[in-house]
Amino acid sequence: MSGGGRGGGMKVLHVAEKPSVAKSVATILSRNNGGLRTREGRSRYNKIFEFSYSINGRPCHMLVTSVTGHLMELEFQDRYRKWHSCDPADLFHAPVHKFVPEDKLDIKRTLEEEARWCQWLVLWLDCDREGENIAFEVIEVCTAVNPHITIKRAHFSALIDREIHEAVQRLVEPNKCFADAVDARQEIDLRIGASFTRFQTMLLRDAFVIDFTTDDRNLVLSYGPCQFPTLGFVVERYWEIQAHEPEEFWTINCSHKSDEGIATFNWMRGHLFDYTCAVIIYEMCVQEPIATVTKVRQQEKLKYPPYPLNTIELEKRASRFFRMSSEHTMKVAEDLYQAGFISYPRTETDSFSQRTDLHAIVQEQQRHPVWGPYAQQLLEPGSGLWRNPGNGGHDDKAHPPIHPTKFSSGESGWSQDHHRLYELVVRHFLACVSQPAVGAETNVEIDIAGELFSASGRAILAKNYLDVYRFESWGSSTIPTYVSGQQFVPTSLTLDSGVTRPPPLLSEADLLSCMDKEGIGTDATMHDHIKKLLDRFYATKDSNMRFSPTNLGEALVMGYDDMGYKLWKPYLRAVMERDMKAVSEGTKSKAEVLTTSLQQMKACFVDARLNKVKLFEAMAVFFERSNRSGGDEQHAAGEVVRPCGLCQESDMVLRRNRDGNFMVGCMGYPQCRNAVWLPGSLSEAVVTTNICNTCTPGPVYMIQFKFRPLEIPPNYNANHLGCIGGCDEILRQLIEICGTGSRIPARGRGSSAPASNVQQSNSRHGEARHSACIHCHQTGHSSSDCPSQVSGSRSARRRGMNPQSGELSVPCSTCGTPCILRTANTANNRGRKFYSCQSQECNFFVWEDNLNNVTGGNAQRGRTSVSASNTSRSGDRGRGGRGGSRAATATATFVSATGEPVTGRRCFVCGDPSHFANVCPNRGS
DNA sequence: GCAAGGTC
Repeated sequence: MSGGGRGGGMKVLHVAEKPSVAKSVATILSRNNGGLRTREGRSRYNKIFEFSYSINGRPCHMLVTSVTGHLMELEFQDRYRKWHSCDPADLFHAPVHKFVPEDKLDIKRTLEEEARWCQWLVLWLDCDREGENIAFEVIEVCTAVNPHITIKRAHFSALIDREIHEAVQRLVEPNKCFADAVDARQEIDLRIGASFTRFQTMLLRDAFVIDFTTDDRNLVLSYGPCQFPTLGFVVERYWEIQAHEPEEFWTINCSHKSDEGIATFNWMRGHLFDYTCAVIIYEMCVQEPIATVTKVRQQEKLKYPPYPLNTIELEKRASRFFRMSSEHTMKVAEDLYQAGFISYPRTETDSFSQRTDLHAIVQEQQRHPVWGPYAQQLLEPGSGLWRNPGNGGHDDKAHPPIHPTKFSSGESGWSQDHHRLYELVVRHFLACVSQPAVGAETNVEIDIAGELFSASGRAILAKNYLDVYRFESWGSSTIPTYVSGQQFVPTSLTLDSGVTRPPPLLSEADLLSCMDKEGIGTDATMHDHIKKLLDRFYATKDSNMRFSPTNLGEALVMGYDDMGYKLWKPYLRAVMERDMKAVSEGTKSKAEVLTTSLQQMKACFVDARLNKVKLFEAMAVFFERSNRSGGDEQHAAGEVVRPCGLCQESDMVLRRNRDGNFMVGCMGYPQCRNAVWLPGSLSEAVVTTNICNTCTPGPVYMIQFKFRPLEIPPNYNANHLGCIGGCDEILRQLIEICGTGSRIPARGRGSSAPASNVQQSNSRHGEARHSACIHCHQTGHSSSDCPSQVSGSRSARRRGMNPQSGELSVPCSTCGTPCILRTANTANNRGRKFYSCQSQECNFFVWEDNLNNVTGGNAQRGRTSVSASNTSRSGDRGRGGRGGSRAATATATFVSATGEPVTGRRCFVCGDPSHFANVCPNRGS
């Protein structure tokens, strides 16, 4: 028995979600009620606190302990645990059960031991759906040993005295609806995750040469309702970049130098894509280059400090300021939290409760050698530096924003990242309670020949919070003084060119924002999903902390996209979230949601499997087929031809492979790889009821073959009743003459055409005969061919980036990598083909029509001036020597109105710094 | 060997 020295009264067992909450609750409740005793439970992390207390006037002996998050896990029954134990589609209805995993058994035993002698069980789990679900796990364990225990739920929104005392006097019933919502979520996640993961892993892993080093582990191509949409964000941005078509634009810049300094005036039209227009306007300005100041405006601008820090912001800022991964940030934050230096790091809350003693937190930091003086200044009423923190609008009702809880000037065991993160938390907190920075901005507008230009300068009047928040800056710049009506001659007036740039790859902070916006994962799990992309070789992170998909990640997304499925989009999760909400509000039952949602997902799964050729094709764009043959095709049932003589366990069936070639393979694949490949010239093959009377083991059913007459020698009959058992000499000869379809030619990325899929479509239609289209519920076609479905993004992506069919390829003149032909989809150039370099590092770009001939073709487009564009980085690798080299319509007048050479800019057509693109001799028209 | 969610 545990305990000892117990006081009298009713015995009440309190269980919190984590040890820290148990400690806080016990400390608060015991404060004025005599001694708080602590003793060990069976788990070393989860202590038991004991003290006396009165609940509604009734004296109680209180025991407060904790779990560590979920106590139980959901798993398939043993019979379904092994990957080859069942068809993955069975996982949508295979029995599942909840159990306490090995590492939680200690906690379970503590609960059992303590619950046995208590009359009440009070649940202090976090007040959210997961917390309610954990509450029911605790109830299950406790009532198993003490069926008569009275169950109560404490509702609290913060770990502060008043809340906790009130909660314990106003106990309520636990909410089964909340718990049910989580049960449904868990079951759906498990079933979808396991089925799709097994399916795509078994289908693709052995079928292609995927050469990622996996330190002895088998490569797993996992699917999950959070990880896949996360991958989707990465791939989508990558495609956006790939499909970006650089467009040349023109802008007029003006500068003015006086005794007081330089002002740079920007054209208020921004930039124009129409070269002719830009030139005309520019000529006007040059001919009458007198600037008149039309407006001088001065105003005060404030730059506000950030909101109080929550988990996502902590991760984003640590990534931006220190290039720390979100996963590492959370690990370091957890260390700091465990050691008591910062508050709980997993919180959505970004506003402080009115009751938080913010001054006390600042006070502690006054001792710090670096930011201590700032903290002191903050507390001086005369400084006027203090400001009550802003409210970010989020509150998880369980935890305050992340803030320092203990002073430290650095501990000996801290790594550099521990120092940095603690400093970030402290400085962020100090910034939150500081006045905004104040700046004086001057805006000057001028008029040159009717065109408006503007320049601005800023002087920082008070840095305020920026003094302590060294991670942010606010630039100041001075410009000469101008007065309205003043006239001057610009020092320079230039017509400059530029090209539109694609958006950058997603940074970790961007990715977190996407996930946050679309509800993918929780603040406590987002970093896990990001890490999973890297662990699964779906994405990589470059030295700038930006994410690109790997070939594997891109192929998987592309495969599902080509099926017309949004499995890689956040919608699925959004639908689930809506269902969960309905369950938690009691408007839908758990069973109802599970039934419909699993039914839909299973239909989707079955359809995806019928369309697996899309996944194969997408993979084939990037990977070579392995000679380990084609994956998980054992589920494509066919007609039985004979018992397998090799494994002597399964039948051999007639099938067509993904390229439409016939083969007879063992049902026991992949354990048994016995196969007979049939001639490539076959157009039809049907198993008959005729049995061969020579071949063994039998029965060996004969096959009615129909060959394509033009593909076999004239002395052979196109129709042939044959046997695959080895007795058929004609079949043997035709196999020798025509070959078989057992090898699919290897394809590098975009180097040759995808195999014709006409025959696969036929076979797919055949399979689809038995299953209704998921979209329109009609038979006769599969969802990917459903006429009711038009996938916008899919077709956009196709227009943008599908590898071409292999007839043309140009080497990149910058880096030599073969360029892929794409089709532009921007307003000015829709349908126009261009080549661009595949390499991320290289920005090579050229229009296809400029490669061959410059004449005509583009006249229908508004913009006719640009032939080959090339970004400034490509330097001298333009299309020199090719094309019309038509003389520019004007000369160097256009470079600078004052005749001054302009440095640091070069022609983006040929890279020559001596002229701009508008006068480039290499430009076409 | 599969998910995502708690938390140590």
